Amino acid sequence: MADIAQRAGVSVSTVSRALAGSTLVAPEMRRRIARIAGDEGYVVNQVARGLRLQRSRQILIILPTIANPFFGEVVLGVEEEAQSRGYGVLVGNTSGSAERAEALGRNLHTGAVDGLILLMGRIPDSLSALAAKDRVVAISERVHDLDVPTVSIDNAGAAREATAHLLGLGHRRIAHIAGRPGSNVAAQRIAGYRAALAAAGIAACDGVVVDGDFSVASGEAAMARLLDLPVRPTAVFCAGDEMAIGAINAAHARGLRVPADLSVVGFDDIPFAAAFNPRLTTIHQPRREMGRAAAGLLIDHIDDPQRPAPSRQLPHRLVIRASAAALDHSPAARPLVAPDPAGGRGS
Amino acid sequence: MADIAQRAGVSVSTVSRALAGSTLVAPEMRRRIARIAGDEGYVVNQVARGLRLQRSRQILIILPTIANPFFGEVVLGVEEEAQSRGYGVLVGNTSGSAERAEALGRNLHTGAVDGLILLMGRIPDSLSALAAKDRVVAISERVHDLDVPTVSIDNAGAAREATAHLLGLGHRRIAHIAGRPGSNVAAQRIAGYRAALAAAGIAACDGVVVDGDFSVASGEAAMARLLDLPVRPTAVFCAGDEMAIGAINAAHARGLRVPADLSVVGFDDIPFAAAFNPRLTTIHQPRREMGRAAAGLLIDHIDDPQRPAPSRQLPHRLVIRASAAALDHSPAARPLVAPDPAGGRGS
DNA sequence: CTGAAAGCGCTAACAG
DNA sequence: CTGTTAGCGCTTTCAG
Repeated sequence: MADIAQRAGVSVSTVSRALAGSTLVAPEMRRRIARIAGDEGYVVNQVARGLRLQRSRQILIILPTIANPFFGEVVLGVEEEAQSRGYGVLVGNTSGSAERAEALGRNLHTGAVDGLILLMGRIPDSLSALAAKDRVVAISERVHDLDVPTVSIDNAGAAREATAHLLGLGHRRIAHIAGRPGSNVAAQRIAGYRAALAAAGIAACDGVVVDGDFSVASGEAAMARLLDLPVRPTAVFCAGDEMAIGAINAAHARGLRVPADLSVVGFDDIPFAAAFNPRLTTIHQPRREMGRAAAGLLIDHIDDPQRPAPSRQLPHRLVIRASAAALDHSPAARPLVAPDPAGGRGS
Repeated sequence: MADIAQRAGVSVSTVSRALAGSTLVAPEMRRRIARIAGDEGYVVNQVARGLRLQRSRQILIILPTIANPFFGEVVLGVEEEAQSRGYGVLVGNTSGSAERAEALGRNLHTGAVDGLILLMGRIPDSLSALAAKDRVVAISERVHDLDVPTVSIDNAGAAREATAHLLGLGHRRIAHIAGRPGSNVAAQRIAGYRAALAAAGIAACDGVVVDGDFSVASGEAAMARLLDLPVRPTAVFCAGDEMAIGAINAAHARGLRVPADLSVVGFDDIPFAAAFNPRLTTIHQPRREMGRAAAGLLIDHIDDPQRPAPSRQLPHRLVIRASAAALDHSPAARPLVAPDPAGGRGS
């Protein structure tokens, strides 16, 4: 900057002001400085700037793994909002490591970023310890026993709706493949599922909820166990689309057709839900809006610390596609033995 | 830091040294300082540190969109390697905006990050302009007319192999759904496809390659056009798994079965490829290793600028699953009219 | 082994 | 409208 100040024949303050777009510098001078800076390929050093200003105009999204298709769209939403308010967005991946989460969280204190968006239930200890939690907002998963503003949907309500849909289709024996034990959203979805069953006068039958961990493989394994039950469910509500896909694959592996022999409803409406075969009936979460809302809350609060960041609940939507159908009561419709998948025993 | 120096009754220099693990400070003193810092919840300010040191030990991955399933695993690979070498990883999303790409790239000059990994063919102008490109490495897509070290697979070779697989299955009328025009990898895959056809003595028939843009929707649209051809292809090689999925859905929409009526081979082996129905035959890219290799190259070069970062080509692999099968020559096998989709005709 | 002092690149009073 | 100056929080010679 000193260099370009010299070339322009002014002081660094003037250059600094000019480059920051201050009105306190003569328009013509400003243009001249901009031109010289451009020619020299000069760009202002944001870390020095950040050190001086004690703010970076960047926000950091911390998530367990970037490979989860649920997150992509929410990141995009965060970016949309952030960008429109002059903030940049970075994302950090913990890969489940608490240590890495700590390291990422530290970026807040360190001044490298002005705020944090958490897409996971556990907050880095360093954050809660330092009570810097007023520059943190969570999406989807409420932060474990800490009062962090959260943007989410009504998970229990959505689960109730999904289950009610199956009930409305005539199903009575409805299983649930739950999310990772310990996850808040998993618990809420189980609660909604149970509530719907109870409302329909169906006794809570513990055997029919089995835990998964939101992955395709866990859905497959869970479904396999469900299909081994003495009396098989005719429908299953899964706490995530990936598990629903796993469940469908497990059913296919036994020669069952979906939805003819088994109805399945997912949760999230990930990008592949509509492309999968059969197309998944699922609960749509407004991911992009969730990201936008969280960024909005966070930035409001950063720009004006007086302003509290309230939690927000956004509307979800049941998307009816092809993986759940009315229960067929005809005898042929419920083979006790799998129809021939690849040369097995006929029915 | 001054605060904790005072509490420890030493100077800031000593605290700085102690916290950095310098051996020049008495072990006991070091412990004491560490304890006090811990109690106070003090963490060193990385931006000040970065300003002083002129390095951040962070690398930035720039990609068009985080929502692309191809990228997840490569990011994980980058992180594995980076972490083991004491670097942190951040990812920035351009959403196709050149402006945002510029802003992200600027983090390099600005000192916010020590290196860049590009997962896109276009390099921010600010980077090429400032010739800082020796702290940049690309993955998969070679950077447009610039000499940036690149980690990739042999795209043409892989495409040749995929096409040869179809040829080996007896297919002769093989179409290609290509990637986004302008993309290097798309061009290489087209070349490989043509080479395989030529090697089999099949005349290059321009009509059978149609452009997509790597998305499910584009694959669907492309396949629809292909199915409208007077003489329909019996197989299609798609330059990406998402397009393959779209192609399969388009076929299903017309009542065609995959692979019985149409064989399809994809490219990339994204996570859903194995879960899709039918399971996708595709080219596997070693994404995690690609990420690791790129990070290794980059960090080698950052840690020792003398060391050049050579491009590397990693091995791919044809994964044979269920979406491509041997061409059936019996007359019934190639219906001119779609079979009944809902009820299927036995065979 | 420890301290004093300079300075990384920038911005913001404060004075012109 | 522009310049001088102090200082953001840290590290690192250079002297003890």
